[in-house]
Amino acid sequence: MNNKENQISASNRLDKAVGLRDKWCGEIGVGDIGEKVTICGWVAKTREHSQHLSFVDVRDRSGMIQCVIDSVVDLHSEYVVKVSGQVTRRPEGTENVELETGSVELTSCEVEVLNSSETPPFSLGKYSEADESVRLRYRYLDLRRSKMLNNLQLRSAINHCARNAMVEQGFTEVETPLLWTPTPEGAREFAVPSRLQKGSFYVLPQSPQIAKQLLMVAGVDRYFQIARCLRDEDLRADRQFEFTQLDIEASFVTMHDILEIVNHVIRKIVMVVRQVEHLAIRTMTWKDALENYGTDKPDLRFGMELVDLGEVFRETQFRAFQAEVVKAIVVEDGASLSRSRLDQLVDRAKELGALGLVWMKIGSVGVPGNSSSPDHPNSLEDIISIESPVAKFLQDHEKEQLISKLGLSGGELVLVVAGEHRSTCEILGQLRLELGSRLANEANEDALEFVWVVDFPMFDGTDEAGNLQAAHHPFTMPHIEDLELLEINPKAVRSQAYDLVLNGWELGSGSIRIHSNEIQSRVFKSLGITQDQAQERFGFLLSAFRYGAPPHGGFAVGMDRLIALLAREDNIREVIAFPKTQSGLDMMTGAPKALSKRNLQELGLNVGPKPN
RNA sequence: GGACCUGUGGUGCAGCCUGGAGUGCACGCCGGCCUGUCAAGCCGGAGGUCGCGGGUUCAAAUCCCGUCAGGUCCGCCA
Repeated sequence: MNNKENQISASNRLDKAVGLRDKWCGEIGVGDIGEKVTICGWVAKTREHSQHLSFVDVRDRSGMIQCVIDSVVDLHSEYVVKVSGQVTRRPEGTENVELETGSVELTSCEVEVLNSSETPPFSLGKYSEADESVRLRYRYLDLRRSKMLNNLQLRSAINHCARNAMVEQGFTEVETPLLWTPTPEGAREFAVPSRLQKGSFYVLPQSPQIAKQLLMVAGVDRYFQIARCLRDEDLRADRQFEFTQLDIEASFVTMHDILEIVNHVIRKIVMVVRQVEHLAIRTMTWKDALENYGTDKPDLRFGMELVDLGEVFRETQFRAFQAEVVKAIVVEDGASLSRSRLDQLVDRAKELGALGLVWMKIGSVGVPGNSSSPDHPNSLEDIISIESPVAKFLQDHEKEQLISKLGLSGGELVLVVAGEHRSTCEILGQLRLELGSRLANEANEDALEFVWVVDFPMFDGTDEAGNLQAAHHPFTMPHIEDLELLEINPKAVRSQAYDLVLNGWELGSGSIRIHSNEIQSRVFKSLGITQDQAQERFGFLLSAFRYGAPPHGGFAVGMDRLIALLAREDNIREVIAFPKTQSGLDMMTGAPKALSKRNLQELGLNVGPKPN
């Protein structure tokens, strides 16, 4: 992983006085030649040549410097040392271009061992990769690796940048409670037993959503917070129990304003960590995203868009294509895929819920009237050759239209799925990702394709009781022009909700909120929430809204994901100091753990036997 | 709740399909040699409950069942 550009320089700070030392290891260069300097750090590597010559690499968070020792040394990996020595240009031919400080070294060294170290359980060098569970058990050592320290420094720089960008835009940072009240919608919450009110619980907030809306009622007008959010849901590569959001809410704004506010922050961050001057941030509707990419979080680093073949097969005799929609993706040069790979793709499509997957290998595509064989002028086989299990069911004109609609020139693989609209798009979208991820990485590993997805549907699916569910959350404002559909055709109502997507990762979401009690009641009604239920669940919010709630809306940026992508990591654990495993365990501390009887008693808890 | 992959000296792996002595590689560690290395080199050495439990078998790292742990994904994440 190339972290060079992400490395936040340790210089440019006010703290030139750095305690026991007067230089950072990684910042010693030719400009210091002749100086006598003192550094502190860990022994990264010793190379003992003889009793008269040893090389000791000393590392701190800024980098590494080679120290030349011309006597016997008793230094081992990860010993903590203070070294005073003369910065010297390395002898001709011994420079190390791999090392930032590779043209100099410290000579005439005086070494003080500040602390010894046991042999670490795994090597902290850049060429070794320990299993993640071992790394997590010894996280304090794992974090000592330069890649991880760089990630932490990158994270700090991004947070700093985000804070500045928000303050610049007139936002006030407000902290909100971690001990909050249950809000029965949404993610599963972590409960915290109350000692003073035995039998009652606080919950940890899944986000500061309601608190920030109350701040708008209060007149804060522009709020932000780098907030910890907690959700007791299953973990993933891009999901931890606790994660960090740049949480934003503003009053008297439109969706457009919110997008611009967030764009400003994103552009600042990308400018600082990637030196990108004019970052393009696109916008597309949810409908277009689904239609063309089969997902609400499109990865725009590569094409391979979904193509509608409805017109081509409008009157087809082929049963499987007599469906609500017929869509396809084209895999360039995919005609060379093996039969077993194609079978895998078919299986994968079925796994994703498709009735089937039709593949077509496109052979030659000639030009009509250009036949080289005068005996068989322009027979279709001369012009187009399609190898497919279903080729015999397709009419000639269907094949011709297919070729022109998809712009085929030969050598491609076409994958066709037919069925119900939404699922067909999503299945092809998934196949597109799986077949295209290689393209995405090859294209440009530094690519940052930000896109706003807007005009989400207001409702999405139903709960067990058959009630509609809010796609975003129940305080999301419907599109004004769709308001009248709320009672007639709720599924067609678009909301003023929007997601920010980066390279196919959902970076966050937001919406304009409902500030009118009248509209809120109608939305609750659509969701099957009665007045009484609403009062019970969100009573304090509804009360607040009776005292002059301003129009408002907001957004939250998932910082872990943003930082991971900017650090070129495909896992957010790599940018979190102390993450948990997929089963929610902390390998280092052993948490979660049983509490003592006394603790439990104090909390008024009665824990039954461990379930099997 | 479900699917798949993984678990072998301190670390990373091979061995497993097709059962036959803990058999191998690399790194690290310990000792020795070595005056310009930098993932140093050379020589020697130590280090193992093959995750755990059960089963099949004359015999299990290897086959079967269960279980624990790690990972990826589906469900879940308003």
